[in-house]
Amino acid sequence: MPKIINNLRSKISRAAYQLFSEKGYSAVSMKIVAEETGIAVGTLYNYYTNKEELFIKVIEEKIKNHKKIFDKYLQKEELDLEMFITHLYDEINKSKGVIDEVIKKNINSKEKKIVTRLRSDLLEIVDQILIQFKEKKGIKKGAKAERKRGVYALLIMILILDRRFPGEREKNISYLLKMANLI
Amino acid sequence: MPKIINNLRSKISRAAYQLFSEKGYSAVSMKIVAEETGIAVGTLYNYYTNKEELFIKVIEEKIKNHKKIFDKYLQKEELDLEMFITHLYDEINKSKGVIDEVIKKNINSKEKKIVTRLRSDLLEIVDQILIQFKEKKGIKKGAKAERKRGVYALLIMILILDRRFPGEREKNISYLLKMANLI
Amino acid sequence: MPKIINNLRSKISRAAYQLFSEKGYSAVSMKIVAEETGIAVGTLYNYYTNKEELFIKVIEEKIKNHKKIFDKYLQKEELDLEMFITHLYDEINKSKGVIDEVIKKNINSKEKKIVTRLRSDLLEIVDQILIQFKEKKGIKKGAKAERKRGVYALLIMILILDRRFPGEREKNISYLLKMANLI
Amino acid sequence: MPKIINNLRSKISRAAYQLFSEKGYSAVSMKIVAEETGIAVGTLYNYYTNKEELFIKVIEEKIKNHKKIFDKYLQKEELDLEMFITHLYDEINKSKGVIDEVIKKNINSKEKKIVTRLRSDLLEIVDQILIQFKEKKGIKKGAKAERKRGVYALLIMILILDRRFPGEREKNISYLLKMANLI
DNA sequence: AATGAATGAGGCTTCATTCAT
DNA sequence: AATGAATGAAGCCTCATTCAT
Repeated sequence: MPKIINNLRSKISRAAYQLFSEKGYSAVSMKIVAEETGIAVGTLYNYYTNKEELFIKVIEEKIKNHKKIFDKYLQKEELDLEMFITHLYDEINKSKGVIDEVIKKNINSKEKKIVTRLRSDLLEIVDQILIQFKEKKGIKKGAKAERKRGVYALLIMILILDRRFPGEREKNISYLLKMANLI
Repeated sequence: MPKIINNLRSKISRAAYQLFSEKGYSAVSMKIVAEETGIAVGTLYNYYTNKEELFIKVIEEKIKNHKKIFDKYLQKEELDLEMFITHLYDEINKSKGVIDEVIKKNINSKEKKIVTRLRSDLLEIVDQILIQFKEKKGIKKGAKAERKRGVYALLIMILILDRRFPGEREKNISYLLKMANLI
Repeated sequence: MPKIINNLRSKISRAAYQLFSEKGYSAVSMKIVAEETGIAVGTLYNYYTNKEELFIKVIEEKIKNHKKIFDKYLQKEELDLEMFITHLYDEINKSKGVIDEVIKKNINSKEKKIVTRLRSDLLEIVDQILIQFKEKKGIKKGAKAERKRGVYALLIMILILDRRFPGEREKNISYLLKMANLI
Repeated sequence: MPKIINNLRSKISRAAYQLFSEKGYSAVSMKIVAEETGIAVGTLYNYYTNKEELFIKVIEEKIKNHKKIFDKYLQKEELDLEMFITHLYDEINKSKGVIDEVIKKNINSKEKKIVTRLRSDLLEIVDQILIQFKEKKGIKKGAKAERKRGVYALLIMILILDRRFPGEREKNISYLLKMANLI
């Protein structure tokens, strides 16, 4: 007794994202995703080939989203570092759980490549924003490789601090600002 | 045809630790742990109530071990920050896989408490070492809460950088030194 | 956006027959049949109650078709045994995959009866043709039951030899001729 | 609550063989095999890697068995063709259902090779017995390829006739004798 | 105390079938 | 009459755990 459901793909995506964030890849069953979405298990497979694809697509979407948001900063005249970091902090923490999984390696190599590329895109954008900021302040930019490490550390630390010290948003951001200045 | 085995508990612990480090909690089966230890699956259950307890106990031991090692720094006359960070880096990276799992939360709350306590112990010790170092240099120590955040960030970043930039130990350490100075 | 399709029933039948022949009953999904026919899955169920009925009806049609073709031999003045066997060989091998399934018994008893009847029809016709041939040659016909066995063996062997020795049509036919003479 | 079971491997094999014979590969579920054996599903997997291996091993065993039995005929002084065909008939019909599957192609290529080899072995042996028989009677043996076709036809027909005319063992055998003489 | 075969719940996935549009 | 998304039972397989030996 099928019922037509609107925007099911995005409903599934939302539920899956939520669950993966909370529990991590292997602790989430397709059954749970289906239940949380309010559909039958089989229906999931009309939208995603398998569990892994579901996971990858969920991440893909999230990171694309981040990228889009931060791209806007590159066009801005004024750039306030604190405001940017704050924004970064809030945005990234919307998807914290999923990103955990990206850091982990229990994804097979084909998917890993996709994830790696997505991550690179995101790092690149943050790097460019920070460079632009330094140029405005007249600060010399460091070596590319070192910046990369610094940006990476910054993004990861956003996730980690928010999880570990969830009630201390301001203090976390203030620490992250110091980290941003190391770059 | 049972065989008596000495120090079986520590043998299991070693094998399990190795495996959890490499593959993560859910990718390790009790069968593999038994095989790697060279015993039967049933025997595992004479030493650990279940898989989760095995995991927790393994972590417990490792962190206790770290603690012991770093405790020695507190008695030392001379304290070279770079040397300490280097040591920290190498020690922690020996158990990176396991610690990943600790960061994740797919452990139930009872066990989580234990892990939390263990982690606090480790943080505490590193904090004290850093304080001691600052005192020797005549630098004023910051607020407890802020130090805690910094130390935590430092430890996590050790794991993360080593995984992401595995061939760049020196550069990683050099970045971590800068982070340590933020504390 | 429904579209009206002419002769859909026969289009489905053709596609299904092709697929069942190639892959066998259980390896063919209703989805594939629909795709191959160029229609939606649901439409299949407007023409056939379920998968099993589709299968049965497809066979039914094929065997009827054989029957029709061989019926013509009964009216012929001249009858060359070799030519007949050759024709039989080629005709039957067009539907080999489906007939495999008929030989197997994973069909429930109701359908089995239908298939049995269809098969009997076909056997009957070949029997009559062979009798007619013998009469012309002045050879005495054997007992009904024995002829039945022989004809059955002949038909089955056509399928089997063509599959096992697919490149050896002439030699297969020559062997089958010998079998036909046993009848 | 495990209970130790003796000769479980052969018990599984027997049950599986029976079921595959009756229903064919895809209509037999691992659950049914387990139930019929009187064990849990998981236990099956302690003895066979997967369903396909179970199937292959069951066949393997049966054909090996046939081979062993017929090997004895090669040493015999006296050889009565009728007796041999009768024996062949009875032996082969013990495993009829499974052999069906060997004829079908729904096995992947790796396993198919094994099955093909096993079948060749069996054909070879029957061929040699028939040659030996002919030599004793002073009959010239035909070309290898033609004998192969004839022996294959003989074996298949044993299966087919017994299934189609199950109550007519003697008449089936008598027909098969005629087929054997064609070789 | 050690063994490892047996257990069975639970995970992923497929697919015949239904029915709102 | 046609559509195809939704359904959910059922299949294969894994693995933590138990317990007779």
